[in-house]
Amino acid sequence: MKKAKVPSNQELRTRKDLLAAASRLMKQGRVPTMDEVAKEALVSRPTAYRYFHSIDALLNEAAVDEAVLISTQALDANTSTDPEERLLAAEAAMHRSCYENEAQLRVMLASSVNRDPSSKDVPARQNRRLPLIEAALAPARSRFKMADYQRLCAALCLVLGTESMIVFRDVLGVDEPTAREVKNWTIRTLVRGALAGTASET
Amino acid sequence: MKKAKVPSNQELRTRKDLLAAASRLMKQGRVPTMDEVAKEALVSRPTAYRYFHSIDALLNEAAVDEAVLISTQALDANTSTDPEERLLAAEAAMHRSCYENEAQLRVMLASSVNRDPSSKDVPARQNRRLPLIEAALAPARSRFKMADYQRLCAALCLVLGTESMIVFRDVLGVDEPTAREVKNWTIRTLVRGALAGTASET
DNA sequence: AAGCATATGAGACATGTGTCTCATGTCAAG
DNA sequence: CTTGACATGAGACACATGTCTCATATGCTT
Repeated sequence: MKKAKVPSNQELRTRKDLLAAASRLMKQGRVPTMDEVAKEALVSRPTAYRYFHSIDALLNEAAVDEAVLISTQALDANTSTDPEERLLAAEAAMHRSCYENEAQLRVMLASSVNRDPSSKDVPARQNRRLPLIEAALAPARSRFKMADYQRLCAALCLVLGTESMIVFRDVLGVDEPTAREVKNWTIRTLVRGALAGTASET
Repeated sequence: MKKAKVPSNQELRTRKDLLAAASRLMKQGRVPTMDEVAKEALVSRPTAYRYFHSIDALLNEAAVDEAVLISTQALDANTSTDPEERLLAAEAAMHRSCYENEAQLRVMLASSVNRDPSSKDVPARQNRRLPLIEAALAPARSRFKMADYQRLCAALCLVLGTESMIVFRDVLGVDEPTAREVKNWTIRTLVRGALAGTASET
């Protein structure tokens, strides 16, 4: 049993201030110091560390905090039931969000990637894309066989997130429109393949 | 014109010793300090910094140094001309290489991801996968239309490298066999889609 | 209003990074 | 053998991270 320790209003405010300060500083493109964030939040450095065990944890959470919203909004507005169309809408939203917050997402990715297996505070990697994908696929859910559906979701996760941006930029060095075009083609091809359900034989 | 500064034998030896020391320490799973690497290489810390502008640059290069080889070997041994079969062989080699050197590759990815746009030393991200993919596709090259071929190559780059491992592990939390299965399905589906060449219309 | 729990600040500490200076060593050519 | 170029080592520096201790101040309860 864990002691349920309810955070006081003051604590919530301080936490929020730190995240806001970090976001504000990250928007300037740089990667702020814990000192800088604390100062920006009108808080002392030890206090900042009381709320976030590491600068990475703070920046990580701030980045996520920034880039949340989007997502399912794009789907709520979309009344189609065609999985391709809905996925492309989701991809468009995700794509925008990724490229607009590239600096923050890079920080987050870097800090989550090199964690020791003996990690602790950083709250694991959270997953915005799978719910998004599932929401996009929901109206057509019954058209897929179970195994095909799960494979498709996993495969789409390779295409939809921050990592694909990294590959396009750092590995392939291609520009944004090209990246979008490749992602769209990939999404369409995978959906059609999963609907056909024929590619699972060796 | 750059002054061509030929490195002396001594310099080459020192550089090699540093990389070897870094590899040795990284093999123990931890992420070594510049001090540790220097000590392991029987060299002073300032000297280590004379060869690598940052600890990341050193670890990065050491990791790459480690995980090279593989690749096209897997294809040389494969006499098939079927693009699917050849790609699956390439994927198998790449997959093994990635998961065996996971710790080093994570370090490399982290250091290459959070570089400032104003970066310098880290020699950009090098690309092992595209040549591999092109080698796998070579015998069937003429069966693809140009645009389809390029899209396919880019899409496969999303599936084949370190980043997919990160997604499978950190985002989806799936085990290695599942990851392989998803990747194989994805590869097959994309190749068939590219051969059919029908998915590019909206 | 008084009192107590606790969130905070001030400041020091240990460690790692990256840079600098200056002295010493080593190697090769004269 | 001697000289000079150059790779190296010793040590200090400025700065960032993350953790302490201890004193203060804030906020909530009686």
